[in-house]
Amino acid sequence: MKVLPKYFTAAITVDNVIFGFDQGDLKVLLVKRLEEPHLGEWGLPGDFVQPQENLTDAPVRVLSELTGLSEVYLEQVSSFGDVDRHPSGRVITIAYYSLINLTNTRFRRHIKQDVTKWVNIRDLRPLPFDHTQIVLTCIERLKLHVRRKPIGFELLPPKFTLSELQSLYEAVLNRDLDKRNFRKKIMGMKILVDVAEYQEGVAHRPAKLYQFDKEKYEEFQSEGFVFEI
Amino acid sequence: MKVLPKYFTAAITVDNVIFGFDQGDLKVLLVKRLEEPHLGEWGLPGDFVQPQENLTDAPVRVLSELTGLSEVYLEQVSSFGDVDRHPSGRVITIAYYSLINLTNTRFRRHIKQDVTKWVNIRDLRPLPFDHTQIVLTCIERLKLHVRRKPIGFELLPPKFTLSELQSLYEAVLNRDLDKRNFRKKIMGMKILVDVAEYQEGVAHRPAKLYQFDKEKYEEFQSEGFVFEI
DNA sequence: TCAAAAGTGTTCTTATTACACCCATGG
DNA sequence: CCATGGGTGTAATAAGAACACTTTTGA
Repeated sequence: MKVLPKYFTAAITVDNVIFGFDQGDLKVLLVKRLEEPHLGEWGLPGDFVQPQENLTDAPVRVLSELTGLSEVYLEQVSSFGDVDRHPSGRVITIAYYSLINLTNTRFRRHIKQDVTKWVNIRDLRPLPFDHTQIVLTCIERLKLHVRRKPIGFELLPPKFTLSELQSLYEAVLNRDLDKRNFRKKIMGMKILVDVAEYQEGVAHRPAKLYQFDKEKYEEFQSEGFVFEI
Repeated sequence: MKVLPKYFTAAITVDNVIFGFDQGDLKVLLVKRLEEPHLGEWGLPGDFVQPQENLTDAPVRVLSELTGLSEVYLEQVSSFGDVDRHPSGRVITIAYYSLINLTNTRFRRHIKQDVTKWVNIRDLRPLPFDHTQIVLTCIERLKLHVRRKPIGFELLPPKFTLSELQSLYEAVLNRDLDKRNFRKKIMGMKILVDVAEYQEGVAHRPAKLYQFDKEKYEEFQSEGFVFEI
C-alpha cells in the first residue's frame, strides 16, 4: 500500500472513567480542565496516546500520573469517533474504566484535591465533549462485568466486611440485595478468607473482616468455576 | 489547548469480522489483500476511516461495499493499537463484528468469489497484522452476546428450523446442547412464530419453519424480559 | 423397509427467592 | 437500656439437567 498522507492526520486519546466506592456510593473521578477547549470545566481524565506508546499503555500512564497508583484494574470499553467530537481536529478516543480503592494512602497523598473531584454517578451533570456518553457506557459495562468477575473487591480496602461488599454491589447494580442470600452466595464460593479481625469503634456489633483470596479464585477458575452474582 | 501537530499523525482503520453460518459451521469472511503490506494474503476486510466519516459509519460502509448488504447487525468490540502493528505508520484499528445470512441472494450476487473466502473458525491459520487476535477477541465477544441477545437469528435465513437454530448455538458456543431442553427454552420465550410451513425435499420427516418475531421480543423486553440461553 | 432427522414429557437435582429474630457494641 | 447494624437457617418455588421412543419422509 502506498502511504496515503491524508489518512495520517488523526489524533488518538484515551479517556479514563475511574470508579471509586465511598460510603455506599459509586463515584467517578473528574478533573478540572486546564486547557481549551472547555477550560475550567470538569471532565474525564485523559490524554493523547503518545507517538511511541502502545495503546494499552496510555490509560496506565494517565492513571499513574493522576493517582500515583500502578497495578490498577483497567478495562477497555469502547471507542468514540464522531467527526466533530473535538474542535481541534479529528480525535478518536478510546474509553477505559478503572477501579480503585480510594482509602489507599498512596492515592490519598498523591491526588490533587483542587483539580479533582469525586462525583456520585447519580449526580452527574453534563460533561464536555461526549464524556457523558462515555461515562454512561462505562457504567453499563461495569454492571455487566461486576456480576461475572471478582472485580468488586478492587473498589474496597484489602480487608472489608460483608456488608460493605453487599453495599458495593447494590450501588453498582442499582438495586437492593437480600442480606442472607448474598452472604450465602459469596461465602459458598470459598474465595474469601476470614482474617479473624473485627471492625473497631462502631456503635454496634463489630463485623468480621474478610480478604479476597485471588490464588484460590484462580485455582477454582482453572477447574471450571465461574464467578457469578 | 494549543493544537499540537505531533499528535495529529495517526491513521484510524476499522476491521470487520463478518460471521456466517453454513452447514453447522461458524465461518469468518476473509478477503485477499490487493495492496502491500501482506499483498496477496488473506486478511480481515477493513479500511481507513475517512476524514469526514464518523467512526460508526466506517464499518457499515466496508460491509456494504464488500457484501452489498445494509441494515446488518454490527457490534463494536475492541481497539488495537500497538505502535508497530502497521509498517506504514501509527495505525489504530477498531474491530467490529457483524452477522450475516449467507443464503441472502443479494449478498450471493454481490460478493466476489475470487477475492473472498469463508473460513471455518476452527480452521483459522495465522493472519496478517494482529488480525488473528482480532478474530479471537470477536469470537469471544460473540459467545457472550449470543446468549443474552436474540442475535443468532441474524445468521439464519428468515425462516429456519429449530434444529438449524440449535446447531447455530452449538457452533458458536462450541458445545452440544440437549435437543428437548433447547426447544423448551426457546419455545418458552414465545418470540418465534410458527409460519405453518415445512422443509421440503429432505429425506426425513420435514421440520417446521419458524420466524423470529422482533416486535414481540421488543414488547417482552420492555416488560423486563431478558433473552438468555 | 431402511436411514435420517423431527418431535415430544417426566423426573431429579440444583439454584433462587422470601422471610424474622437474636447478638454485640457504643453512646 | 437503647439504637444500630451483624449475623444466621429453612421452606417454597423455579430453573436446569438428564434421558428414549415414536413419527414422517425420501430413497
